[in-house]
Amino acid sequence: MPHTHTRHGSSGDDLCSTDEVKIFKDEGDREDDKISSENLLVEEKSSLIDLTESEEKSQKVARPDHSPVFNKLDTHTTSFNMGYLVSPYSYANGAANGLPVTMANKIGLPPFFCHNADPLATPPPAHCGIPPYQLDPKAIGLTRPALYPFAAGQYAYPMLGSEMSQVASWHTPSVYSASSFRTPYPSSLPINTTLPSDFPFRFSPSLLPSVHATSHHVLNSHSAIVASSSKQDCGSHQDSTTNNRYPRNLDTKNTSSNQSNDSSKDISNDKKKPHIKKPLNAFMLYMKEMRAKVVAECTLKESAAINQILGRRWHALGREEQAKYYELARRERQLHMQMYPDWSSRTNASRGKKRKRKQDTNEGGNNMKKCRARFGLDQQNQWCKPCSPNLGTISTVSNNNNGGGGMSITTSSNSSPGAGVGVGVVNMLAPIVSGIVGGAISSSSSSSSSSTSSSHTHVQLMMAPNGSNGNGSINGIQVAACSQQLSPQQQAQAQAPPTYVNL
DNA sequence: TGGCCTTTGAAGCCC
DNA sequence: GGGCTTCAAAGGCCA
Repeated sequence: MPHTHTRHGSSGDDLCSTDEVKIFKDEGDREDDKISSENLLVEEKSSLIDLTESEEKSQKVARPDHSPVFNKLDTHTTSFNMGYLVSPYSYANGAANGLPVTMANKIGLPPFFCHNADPLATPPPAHCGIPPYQLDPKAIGLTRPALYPFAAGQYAYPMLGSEMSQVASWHTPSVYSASSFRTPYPSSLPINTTLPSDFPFRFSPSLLPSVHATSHHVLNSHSAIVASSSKQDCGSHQDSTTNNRYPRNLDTKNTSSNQSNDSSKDISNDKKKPHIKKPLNAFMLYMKEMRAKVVAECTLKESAAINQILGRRWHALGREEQAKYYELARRERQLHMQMYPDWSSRTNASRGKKRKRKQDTNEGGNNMKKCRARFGLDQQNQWCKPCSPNLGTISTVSNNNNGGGGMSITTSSNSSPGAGVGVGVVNMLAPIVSGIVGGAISSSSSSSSSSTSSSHTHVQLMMAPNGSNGNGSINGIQVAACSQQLSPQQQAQAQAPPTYVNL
């Protein structure tokens, strides 16, 4: 049994380890009150995991018989050390009780969660449709690394605040409110860390491995198994639409035994040997559940961008909500372990064909992290250190009532010469603001431009308390920007100067 | 066609 | 034990 790792911050990238949000006073104490994962200390996150893991261990101690899965699943509850009493789970598949999403997929339940019967009635957050996700980097001159222009550690949602929500509702036909999106589950409901009483029946005996019954069906249906062909990813794609993450007619145990009988078949069988996927971790479960929402709300399809959003939403999740996913993940691991006791992640790690990870750190990797390192961004507030003083202000972002229905942005800058909020910056901001308030940008800006060669632009929007004046304009969106002249050394390092838009 | 991108977490390996 | 690496999902993008 693999031991439990309680390490956090997998990347080990110190540059992003301090995922701090620049909280502006204007946003008030709401941020202080909000319990988000950003506020979770490493120890707290560890406790979330450790709690579930410790319970897992305690359950195993209490259960000497580990044979069939459905016999291992307690039908009585044991209290979770977080004070929860009953299962809070409404799973993505709509199931009422604790069936991990990927496990649910295998029994044909809908893959995604709806808060209620009418998905359209489910209010997404006010930031839904914020155009950073819609920015066309080609159109606005962003380099590809800036396609998803979030500086790590900058989470759009806390910064937007209720005022932005008001702005969004003011200008968009959305009937959504910001409150319920991030609460797919009633956060006040307690968590039952034990598998719910009906859980074994979701994995009916015919679906579960047993010493008495063949595991064929189980293995066939378990989401962790995919054909080991090179198109395993395609299998995943198929699974996404067919809930068929677990291919049929695959039985690892049978395959293994057959292989042991005939070495000549080993090679061919190895090729056919099903690939048992890793159990999904908490964040993966969260992504699987929330992806469709983000796609629907932001009209995004590119997973890289969606994952950035989801990553920030994950950080914005409350401790309790995250705990649910940690618990789900723990169940996934537990079930996975029970179904494939001999499986090790090392097996998958040695698949060979996988991507050649960029060992030389000059290529690939987290571009934003690299860029932040490259330009020495301030770790605490995410500003380029030389840029922090360059704070300009969008004085007005207003609707054009000239029939075009567009908007205009007027900026001012109190920054040093050459470091103002340039036209390019405003052009870049325009669709962002447009997305915040809805509508289209028809014109923009008045402020001075600055050279973009050998420079980078670092922009951050801040929402003032009174974001909308009710007349279709927004005042007080502050913009900090600069066009920093790079040193020769920086120029050498930065072939494609990045652009950041922090929302 | 297959790897990359992008996120977080889990787990294995190496020193 | 710390650091590093890979893999989970996902779909557009690109060489």
